[in-house]
Amino acid sequence: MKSNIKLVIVDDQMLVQQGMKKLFDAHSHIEVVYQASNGIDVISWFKENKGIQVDVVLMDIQMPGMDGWETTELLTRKFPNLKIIGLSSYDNEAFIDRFLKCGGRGYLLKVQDITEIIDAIEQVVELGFYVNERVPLSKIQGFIDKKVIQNTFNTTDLTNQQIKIVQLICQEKTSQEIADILFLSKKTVESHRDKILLKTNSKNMAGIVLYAIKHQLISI
Amino acid sequence: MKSNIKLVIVDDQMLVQQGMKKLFDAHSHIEVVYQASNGIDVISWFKENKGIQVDVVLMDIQMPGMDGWETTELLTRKFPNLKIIGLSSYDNEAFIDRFLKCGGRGYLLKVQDITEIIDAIEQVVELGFYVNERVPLSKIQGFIDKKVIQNTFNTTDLTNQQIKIVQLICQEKTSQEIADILFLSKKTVESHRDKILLKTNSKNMAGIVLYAIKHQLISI
DNA sequence: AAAAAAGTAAGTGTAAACCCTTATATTGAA
DNA sequence: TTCAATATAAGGGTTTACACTTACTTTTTT
Repeated sequence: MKSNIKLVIVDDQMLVQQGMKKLFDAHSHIEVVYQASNGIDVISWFKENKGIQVDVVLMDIQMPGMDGWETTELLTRKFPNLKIIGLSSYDNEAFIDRFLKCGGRGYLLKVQDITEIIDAIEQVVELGFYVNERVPLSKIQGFIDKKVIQNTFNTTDLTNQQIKIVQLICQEKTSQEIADILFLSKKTVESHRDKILLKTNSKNMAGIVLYAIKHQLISI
Repeated sequence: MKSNIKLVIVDDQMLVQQGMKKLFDAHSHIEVVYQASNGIDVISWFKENKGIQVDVVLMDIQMPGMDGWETTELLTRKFPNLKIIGLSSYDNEAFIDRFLKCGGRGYLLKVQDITEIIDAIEQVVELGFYVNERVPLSKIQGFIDKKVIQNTFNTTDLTNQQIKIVQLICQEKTSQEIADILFLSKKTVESHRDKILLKTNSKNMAGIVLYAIKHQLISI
């Protein structure tokens, strides 16, 4: 087992960020070399500290501004060997898949014990990824094989136009209003709605709104 | 300032719970006497340890099972002098009001720095409540004056019937389907929908779904 | 105890949402 | 580069949702 693991922590919640730092202080083989509250700060830190060795990044996923997905995608593009573990409150398959697509090597929940997090860090250093019930080996392997990192911003199977329409539906706009905003005919908006219902497996706009929240097309 | 503050921590996210414990270890005037992951455990701990002095409880609000609101309501009923501070990721006025209604003495966000949390704990011990931008003195005073704790489960201004209908709308049920489920006429369900739209300030069911999420009438 | 307010129930009418089909443009894969 | 798949665009027809109104009942306030 690697004796001195260099770790970077990213979490917008200071409580979590500072608490984690303290927790790792009790584990001498893991050294927190940097901690940040947002994606922008980590990206610039990595730019300014290219020489510094970093083994693992613990990346919060839900953050305002540049979120954990986007940050992970940018970082893995620049540093393909960087092992980034996602940290989230949500046990949501769409979130996990999206994170792995962005180049993540594992996914942890905040409900999990610190010992599991330590395990994940050690495993990701040794094997390159962290496998558990939520993230089976097959899934990781699938993403590694495909050499993904492409189209990651398209978090859903919806087109950009459809995503815009979903967001406007969530703002309680009618098809006519959406048509006026996007310079389309009301009928075109309605045919997009049809496709959206089909793709999101919804029966009506209630389902669309819930889908938008689960896939973070809107924030609450 | 009180020299030795006895603190209880409640948070389902082990990372936060254990991290906070470590953070408080560095502040000798605050002693963590108990920590729990859920409402049930705290309630039983208080029952079994009636003699033990507890000054402040830091209570996570979003927890599975018995949440922070319910737990706070039950605890303040049994121990009216207990100072419970709410801890949440969400800066949501409906959440704050509901928490104060349940007997909470302050509301903190997880993004806030540990120093602010320490301040809150000290202030709540000295003054009995914690005031900040989100929770102005007037609001706290309002709840203290009214000697609230009543009807707290009615988190919104919706009636039970209307809440049921909202939940069914979120399950993509039509008015006819809701009528069949609740043994009402379709027309009655529709008149409830009207009232719901009015009360929730919504234009259509998209607004109702978002309201339901923000007021935790459904979980995502 | 009376008055006011709000819940429950239900009707009519209109507008919007949803369902299905067709046509063209664009993109992606063989 | 041609074929296939999908996005975009838009139509008709049906169902559902929403707006407004009335009536009776229950709850709350004075």
